[in-house]
Amino acid sequence: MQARIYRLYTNLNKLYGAQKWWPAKSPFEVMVGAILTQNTAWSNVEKAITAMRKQSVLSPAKILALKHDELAALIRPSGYFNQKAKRLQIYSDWFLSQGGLRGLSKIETTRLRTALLGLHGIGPETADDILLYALDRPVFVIDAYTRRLFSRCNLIRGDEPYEELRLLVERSLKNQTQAMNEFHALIVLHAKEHCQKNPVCNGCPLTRSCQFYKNSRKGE
DNA sequence: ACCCAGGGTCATA
DNA sequence: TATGACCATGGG
Repeated sequence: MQARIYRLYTNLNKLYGAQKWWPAKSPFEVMVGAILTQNTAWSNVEKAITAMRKQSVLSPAKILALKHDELAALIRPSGYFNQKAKRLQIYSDWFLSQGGLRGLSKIETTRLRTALLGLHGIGPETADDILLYALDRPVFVIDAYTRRLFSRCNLIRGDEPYEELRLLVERSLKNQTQAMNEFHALIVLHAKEHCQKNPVCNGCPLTRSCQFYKNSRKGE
C-alpha cells in the first residue's frame, strides 16, 4: 500500500514537475493564506491577500492593530469574513506571544502541532498547512482532494480518520519533508488543472475515465 | 438559479 | 462519536 502511494506521488511528479509551493511571499503570509482558504476557492483568497498587501497589513502586529470590522472588510472576498477576521487576530496574537518565527523554530514538531490545534479556528488541515509550508516540518496535509483521489485509486476506503491518513502518507513518503511538500501541491494541481478543466477527463478523480486514474489503480 | 471551493466550531443525541 | 447547522463570497 505504501509503495502504491509512493508511486502515485512519482507519477504526478513526472506528469507536472516540481511545484515549489506555497504561493506566498513569506512564511507569515502562508499562515494567513492557510486560514483564509478554509473551505474557500483560492481565487477568492488571492483577492483578500491582495487587499491586505495593498494596505500593508500582512504582519501579525498590523493585523492586531486593526479593528475587527476593518479586518473583516479587507478580507471580505475570501468569505466567512467575520469568523476569519477573528481567527487571524487570535492567530497573530499567539504568533507574537511565541516569539514569531524564531520562537516557533525552537519548538519540536509534535508539540507545535498540538499547540496549533489548541487555537480557536485552527483544525488539522490548517495546522498541517502551516507546519509544512510555513515552517518546513515533515507533516503531510490531508484535504478533500487527497481523500477523493486516494479513494478513487482504491488506496483507501475514504472514511478513515484524518490522523490515520496523515500517518499513512508520511510513512509512504519516508518522512521526507520535500516529498510531502510536493505531493500535496501536485494533488491540488492535478485536481484543479486536470480534473476540473479537462473535458476528456470529465471530473476525474470523480470518474473512471481519467488516464491517470487508470495508471494508479490496483493491478495497473 | 444552483453548486461548491485547498474547513472548523458548536449544539445536540 | 457522530451527524447537522452555520459561516459567506465569487466563479462555473
